[in-house]
Amino acid sequence: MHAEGLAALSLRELARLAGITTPTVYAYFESKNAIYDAMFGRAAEEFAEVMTGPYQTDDPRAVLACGVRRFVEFCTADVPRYQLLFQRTIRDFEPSAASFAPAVRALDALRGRLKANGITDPRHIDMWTAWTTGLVDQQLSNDPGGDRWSRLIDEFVDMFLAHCHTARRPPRSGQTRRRSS
Amino acid sequence: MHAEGLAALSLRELARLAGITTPTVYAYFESKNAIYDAMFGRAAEEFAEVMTGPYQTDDPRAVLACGVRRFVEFCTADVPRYQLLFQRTIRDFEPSAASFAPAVRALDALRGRLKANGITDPRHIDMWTAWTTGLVDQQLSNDPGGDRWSRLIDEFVDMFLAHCHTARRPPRSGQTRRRSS
DNA sequence: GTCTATATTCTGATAGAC
DNA sequence: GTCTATCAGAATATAGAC
Repeated sequence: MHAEGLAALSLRELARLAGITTPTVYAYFESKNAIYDAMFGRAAEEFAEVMTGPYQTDDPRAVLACGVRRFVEFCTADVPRYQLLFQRTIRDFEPSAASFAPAVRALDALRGRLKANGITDPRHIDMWTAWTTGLVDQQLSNDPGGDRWSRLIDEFVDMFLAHCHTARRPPRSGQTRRRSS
Repeated sequence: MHAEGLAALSLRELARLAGITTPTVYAYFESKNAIYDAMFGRAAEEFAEVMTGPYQTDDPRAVLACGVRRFVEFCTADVPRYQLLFQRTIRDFEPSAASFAPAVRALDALRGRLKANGITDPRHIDMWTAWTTGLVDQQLSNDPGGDRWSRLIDEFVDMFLAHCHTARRPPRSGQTRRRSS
């Protein structure tokens, strides 16, 4: 799959690589999508494990930057895994709730890292995720294997935190600002 | 393709929709990838046309924000077109140089819009494109058809310009003009 | 340009013996 | 669990008549 892409997985080839024959595959999985689901579940576990692991520092800003590094490294380390997990490139495949669960854990952890930096506004969380996913996209399509992204991260984190902190209004009673839930 | 995705295009179905038979398709295109290439070329033309069209204002900042709006609208208006143009989701297909040319025009136009705002640092251009592509990604996967992204654009443009202008070293004569809006 | 007919090769999936 | 054998259908593409 690394060479041919995620959609190039055929049961024949999978069986050949496993040293078995095609029908034997059906002794382990009931359909091709069941295989994708198992792969999705494993990838989601790996993702949650990477993103929620200990961060070696107490500085919230450094944790945030480290999280981006882990995210980009995780995605670029295994492109088919990234496509399966985030790009939904397989037709007629939807991950089961069980396989999807770890991804929710990882998202909660992200919200925690942002909250530790005083960021709870959904708009700001949207801006954050838009940038980090775009960073991966750009990295994969423009410079696979390179590390140009690494130097952008600290600069973006600084810019982002400075913006959020200056935009944050001093707490007042009777806040009339409209918010999007 | 809107219903089934870009990769679901089969020559049988295409011929059926065109009211002809499969071999007749080969009177017009020499292979399936030639069809993709023609689609890519047309999509790239549309893209360049949208992005380089007149902007109704002279304010560089407003032009920049308008460019993002056009980009997101263009991508979300036709998802298969977006996949073909930017996601490279078709195996064994590479656009020809001729089909790709208009996309280069559009990228040059982006660089012009950024330059009008004093932004020429490649790092900052990378940060910009990472965010805009991430915005589209997020929009398509989380909230297709919605307009949540629209409210993020002005905030991001403000944040981005403020950052780039403060990070910029004063050019030779100490002219450190800062815009406020 | 358009057709009928077909070649070739792939796909996911199953029947049934052992 | 594993196999041989096979199904039913999809895919892109071509031959050759008109």
